[in-house]
Amino acid sequence: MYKNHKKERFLKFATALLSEKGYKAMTMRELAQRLDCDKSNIYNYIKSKQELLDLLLFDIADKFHRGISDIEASSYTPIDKLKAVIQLHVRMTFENPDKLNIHVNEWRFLDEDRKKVFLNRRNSYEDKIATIVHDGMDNNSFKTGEVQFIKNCILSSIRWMYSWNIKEKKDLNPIELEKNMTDFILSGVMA
Amino acid sequence: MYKNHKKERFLKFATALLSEKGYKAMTMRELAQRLDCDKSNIYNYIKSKQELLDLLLFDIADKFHRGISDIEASSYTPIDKLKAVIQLHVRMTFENPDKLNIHVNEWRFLDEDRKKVFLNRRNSYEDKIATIVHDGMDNNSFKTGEVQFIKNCILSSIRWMYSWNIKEKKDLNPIELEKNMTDFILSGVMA
DNA sequence: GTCTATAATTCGATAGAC
DNA sequence: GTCTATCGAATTATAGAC
Repeated sequence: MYKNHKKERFLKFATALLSEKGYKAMTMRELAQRLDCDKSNIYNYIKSKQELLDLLLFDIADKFHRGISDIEASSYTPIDKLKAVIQLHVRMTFENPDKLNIHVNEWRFLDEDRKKVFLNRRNSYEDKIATIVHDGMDNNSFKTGEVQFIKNCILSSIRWMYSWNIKEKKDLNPIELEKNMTDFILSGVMA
Repeated sequence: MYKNHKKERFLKFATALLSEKGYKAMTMRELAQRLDCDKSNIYNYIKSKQELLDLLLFDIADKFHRGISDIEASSYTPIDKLKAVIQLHVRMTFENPDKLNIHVNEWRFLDEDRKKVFLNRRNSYEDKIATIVHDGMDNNSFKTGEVQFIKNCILSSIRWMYSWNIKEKKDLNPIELEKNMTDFILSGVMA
């Protein structure tokens, strides 16, 4: 378990640096500096910089996939399914905003083959949300409109919470954020 | 004017490539390939890669600054000011989604001094939107709530339209998009 | 696992001829 | 303005000793 502890420490620092700099600007040299070891030691934990990116990206993608699958399989109404999606994003953002930053912005640096796999999964995720929107319109709980457009509005609202510097606001707790975000998406800003 | 025509062609290709690859991954070599000239020719138009980034970023920032200043100085109600902000973003996104992608994602690669200037302007922009939200709550046209949170929700909804591949949807026109976006932000998705 | 040393590429930018 | 040629710096990754 000693090795796993070291690898977890490595992944923690790698996630933070990758989020801070972006894939291309992050260097193995700087990562080694933060780990307080030589650059060559990094290759004890990972085969290449590309493999590190791949590992982190699909780790997060898998969590989203499991989350949305559970929601899809539930007997919730469309509105409650949408609320569960919002909850999923808020909780993952609170857990680690850096991971969500990476998930949103760094996938384009994957090798061509893996990028295709990643985008297929992301499209599958978005399709499941579109289905929720569609079903909600069908049973008149959502306003009728263009499904893809509403799906994009919802995703934009929840996808970029990582950039809100949530951790710096100590008075903000995830439950309160979840409530406010749900209220915004369901009923907007107007009184 | 011949030189300006060439420089404009250069800026057009540079904007597209910078948006596609990101600052660090964009190379002067590839830009030269797309321009069908040698790498060294690029330096006829620009002093350095950093200067190119600076030029493009502050060009867009200035447009947003002028837009929000006009809205701020108007006699519109808070709701109409918010609608005008949404209109500003929709129109600029339609005009050139690549420029908005750069504006949102590439500023972190500015040199330290210029990055500070950029972030000050962006904060000033966001403060003006927060003021609109605050005034709207004051006169009971907006629901009361945490101003910064609502400001972030609004900005998330409109800031990432560049990633919706708007240009590929020929049936979508900016006026229709503006109407739908306004409806989402003002009153949400619920029936 | 840790280090030193270095190979092999790639990049931004410049010099200088035409 | 265009090109050829090239410099100097930075990068990922590996070899091999301890």
